[in-house]
Amino acid sequence: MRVTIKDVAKKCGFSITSVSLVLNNKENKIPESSRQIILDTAEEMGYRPNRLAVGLLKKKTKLLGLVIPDNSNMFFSELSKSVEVAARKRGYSLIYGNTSDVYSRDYEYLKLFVDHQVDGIVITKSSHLPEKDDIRNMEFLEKSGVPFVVVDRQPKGFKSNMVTVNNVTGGYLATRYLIEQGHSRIGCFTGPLGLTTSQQRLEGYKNALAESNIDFDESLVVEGNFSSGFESKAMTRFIDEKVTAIFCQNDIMAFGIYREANKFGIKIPADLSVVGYDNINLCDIVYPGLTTIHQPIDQIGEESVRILTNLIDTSEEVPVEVKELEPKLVVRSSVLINRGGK
Amino acid sequence: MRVTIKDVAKKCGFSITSVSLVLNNKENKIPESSRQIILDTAEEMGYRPNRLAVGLLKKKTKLLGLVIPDNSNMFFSELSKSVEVAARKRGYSLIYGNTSDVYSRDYEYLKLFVDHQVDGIVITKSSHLPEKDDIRNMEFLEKSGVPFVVVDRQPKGFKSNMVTVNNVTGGYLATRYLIEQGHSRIGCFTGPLGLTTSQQRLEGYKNALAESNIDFDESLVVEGNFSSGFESKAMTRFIDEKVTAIFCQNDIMAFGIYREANKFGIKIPADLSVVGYDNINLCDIVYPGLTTIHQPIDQIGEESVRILTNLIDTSEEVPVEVKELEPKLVVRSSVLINRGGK
DNA sequence: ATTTGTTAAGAAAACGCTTACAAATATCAT
DNA sequence: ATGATATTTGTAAGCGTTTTCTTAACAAAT
Repeated sequence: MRVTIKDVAKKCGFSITSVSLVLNNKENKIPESSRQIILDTAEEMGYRPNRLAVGLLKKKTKLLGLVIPDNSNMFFSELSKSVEVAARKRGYSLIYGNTSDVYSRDYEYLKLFVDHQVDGIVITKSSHLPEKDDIRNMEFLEKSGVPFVVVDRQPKGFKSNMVTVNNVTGGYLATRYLIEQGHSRIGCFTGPLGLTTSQQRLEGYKNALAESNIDFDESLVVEGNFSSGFESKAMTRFIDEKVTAIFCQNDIMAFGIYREANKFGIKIPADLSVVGYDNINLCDIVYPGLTTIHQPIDQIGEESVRILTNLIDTSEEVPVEVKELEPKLVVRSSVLINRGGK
Repeated sequence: MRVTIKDVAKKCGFSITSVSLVLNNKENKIPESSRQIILDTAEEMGYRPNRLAVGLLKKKTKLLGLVIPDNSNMFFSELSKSVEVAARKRGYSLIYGNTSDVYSRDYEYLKLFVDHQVDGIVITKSSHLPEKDDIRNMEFLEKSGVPFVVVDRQPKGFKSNMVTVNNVTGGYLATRYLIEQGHSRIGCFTGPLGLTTSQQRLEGYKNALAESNIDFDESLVVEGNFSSGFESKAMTRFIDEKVTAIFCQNDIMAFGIYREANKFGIKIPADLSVVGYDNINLCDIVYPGLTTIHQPIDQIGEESVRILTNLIDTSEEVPVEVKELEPKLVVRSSVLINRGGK
């Protein structure tokens, strides 16, 4: 049986009240002598407060819930780490739900978190969440009254607190850089086109092309899944289409392209230039270093938690906040510089 | 204000008891007519049970705590995913603490989890946890009475429920394979030597050498950190020592070696053979595919949770269980086959 | 001796829920 | 009608805390 405050009180002969007061450092003039006795017995008995009881009473758990689609995807594992760091800084702990991109679990975790009385929720939805479910989830959260922040992937047709990185800019930056280096036949290896994330990056790609008067060619776009499995198919297409550069919508897919290129004896960057997206740790470790679009992951975590705790701490209505962070290009060695000379 | 069972009861005119009974599907012959009314009002009001209250009363939270050192290390992010999957299968959710390898946080999270009344704890300790703290943590857990399982990294001088993969075997398999392919000057790029994990893999390396009558050479061993940062230093040494193959004690460090090799124009596997450890997803994506030691991550998660839930469910004393899983060699393309001919 | 003030410590309610038990009502045989 | 039994619903205790409100004790002031 776990030792309770009652046990401590009994053992040292003080009342529950006094023990509680002392243990919580309330300035309720318990004389130092009594204080010490209480502190010592609690320590000696290995007393630990029951957070369920406290939470029940105070209606605060200091717990945040995090829903992410796939923790074995480095972008998300780094993201969850950054949320965790930001949360701990403010005295919150994380309950964490990995949906493995099975979208029905988004809802399950949301319910679980609400049931556990978390003080706030950070959610990045699953890749293939149908719009209907997306809205259902958002409405559930709204109705539950638990503050929440949507991260990275925005829900369609629903306005809520949100932290994103400007994906249009990201796609644009990547593509423009390739164009600047002399490329004009540029493949685009996208994420699931059901995600606004992918669509926006594609939009940025188109914008950059348009700006340089390069016609958009549908057949240079290949849809992937933000993971591995489609690189082979993609590479075949890109070879057929004689692209000289590929904009991959995430780093993992870029690494897949690396492998395929190697298989075909295609040299990066000499024969083929590649730009990734995310700037995960591995970009530096791989050879040649992957030029990519950096997402400020730490900032995403920090901002999400900031908005969330702000929501939690202020009783008045807070206006919906949408924080859009800016991506930036990180140049390494996977793009052939100044192709064809200036 | 959140809607409680009381609110539901009031709204539909039944007692709290009846509502509770129906909502929990107890077979307490509430007539179907009443049942439906209750179910409908609860649904309509968006009632969600307060798990704090339930936990307080039942002394079960269906929550498991997980402490891991670094979620941005793929081995651990995959591990945490596997624990999560195994937990969910049995109706448990995960609270999750990432220590970022700051070892004082191991203890903090342990306390937090106990305070939150988790039903069980899975812990992989931080890389540089001093023995003193290690034992303190273990004793704390023991005293708390919360069932726990130690994963992967074993505490020194403490016997507890544990799931590991046989690291000696792993080191042996990697090294023997290199020897079989004709290598005899084999570098060993280790993890932090303060971890038994690293020491055991090194031991396996030595065993394989001894078996083939190759003298162990201290200068072929370079200590790393299971992450990146030491590859450059390591590579310099390995080149000086004219090794033809390197056994890296994890995959991330192997990728670092890939990069360094490329910098020096050294071809893998033609000029240098590399074996990794962990078999993270990336091994397949990288080129050349990394030959490595597979750790059965899914099994680790499954076994940990199995042992844990077994501990939770059985009231009698359960004998300490140490589950040692077997690693296996996964051959890809980073080792030159049959060097020097047969 | 009574009042007032000060200090120390305890009693009790409440948080939302489950569940053992009690009560009320309906059903039926006598 | 009487009691017995089955069916349905309600009462209340208790889980471990925090916190408001009392009480108790005693010294100082009138």
